[in-house]
Amino acid sequence: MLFKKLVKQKLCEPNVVMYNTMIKGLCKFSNNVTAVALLRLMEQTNCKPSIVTYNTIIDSLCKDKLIDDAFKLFKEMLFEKGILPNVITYTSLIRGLCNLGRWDEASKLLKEMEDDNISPDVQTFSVLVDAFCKEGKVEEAEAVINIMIERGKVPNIVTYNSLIDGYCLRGEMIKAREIFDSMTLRGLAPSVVTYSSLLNGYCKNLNIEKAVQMFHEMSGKGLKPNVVTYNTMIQGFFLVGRCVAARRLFDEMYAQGQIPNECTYRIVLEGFCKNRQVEEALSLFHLVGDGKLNSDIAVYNILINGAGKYGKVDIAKNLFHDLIDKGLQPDVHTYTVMISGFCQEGLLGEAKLLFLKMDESGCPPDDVTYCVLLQGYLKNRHYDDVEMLLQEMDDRGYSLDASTLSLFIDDIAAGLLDRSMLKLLGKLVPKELLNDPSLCD
DNA sequence: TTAGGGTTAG
Repeated sequence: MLFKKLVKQKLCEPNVVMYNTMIKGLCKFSNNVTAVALLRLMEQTNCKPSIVTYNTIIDSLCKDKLIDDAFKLFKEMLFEKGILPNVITYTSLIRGLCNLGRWDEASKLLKEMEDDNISPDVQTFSVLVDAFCKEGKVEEAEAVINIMIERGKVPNIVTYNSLIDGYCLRGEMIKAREIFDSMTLRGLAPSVVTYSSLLNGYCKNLNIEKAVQMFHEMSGKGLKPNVVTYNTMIQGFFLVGRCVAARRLFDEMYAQGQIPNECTYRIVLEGFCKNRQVEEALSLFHLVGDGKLNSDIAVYNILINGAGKYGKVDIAKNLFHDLIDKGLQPDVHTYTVMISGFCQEGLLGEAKLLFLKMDESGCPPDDVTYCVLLQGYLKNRHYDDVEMLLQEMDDRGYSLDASTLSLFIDDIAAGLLDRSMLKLLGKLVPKELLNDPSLCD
């Protein structure tokens, strides 16, 4: 690295800001290893890492879900270097914990920061609001907002955008719209993100007309729809089966200067597949040809799934071989959709072979893979391996999903299962399904 | 020079 060389030859004496800027650049591309290497380099010079240096790397680690590494650095900073954390350090760590669903630790850390006399600021509260909303816990999010107001902090546009998402997730669109309108009353102008969030809510709740209305309204307000807005809208059209409108918007993006990204591409391919237009998806896939977009395992997973679902298992198989020839690594989704395709066609032998290959390839089946294969066996009245699979699931600590369980219940009712199987089944029913009335009729 | 929001496979 040129930078390192210059430093060693003392041709350049970087100051803390220069180091921090370099580290920020590395972190932007998730190059945490090099960022830490640079931190170590700083330690050998007169220019010691500062709180900014640590915060930058800790935040990047948290974003990449490397929370344990983040805490290691946090402790090193505190106990070895004697640098005290500030509100930014705590906010990053709390967000990292929330993103992983580690709520107890997050709330412990929040308490710890208050004990250290560091008060949470608007951004800290917003992190909590966002975390609750992503789980649909809008009551809790509203409670956090009330606490922040009590403490004299003013919720900002980001806080409300999260709240809109929360209500959209719950399908409470009237409430979402109310929040949107209340922002204007508070003197906060909805941004492209705000519009896109509400638009996404309308799309997900199948109110495409309202979504289209928002799309036009934002342009009228001088806000330019960006790639995310287009992606959301395209997905919305596909969701209600309006493939032509979706495709038209996809073609229109370029004209508006919004270049489709890999996310757009996946949305379009999946949209066609889900609407039984696998040929359309495949023709776009072939049109795009070899390149970055088609070197994405997720793209193959979508197409294999689409082909497998609609009786084109040969195409699915070809795609599977194609991706391996390209040097791509099948992941647990790839195997699962391929197995599902085989099961769909009653090709249980091929399904089983592939299933067995997973552990060998270092990609063990997950709970979904087991459920897919079990469903294949049950639907084809092929009970030989069912008990063995159930036993393996129990060993691995997996449980059954609702749709697989209901197939089992049908077979129990028909008297097709023996006692030992029933006992095993009982162990694999997840707690949250035990009182599900839809499974008892 | 350090932290927050919207789209993304079974």
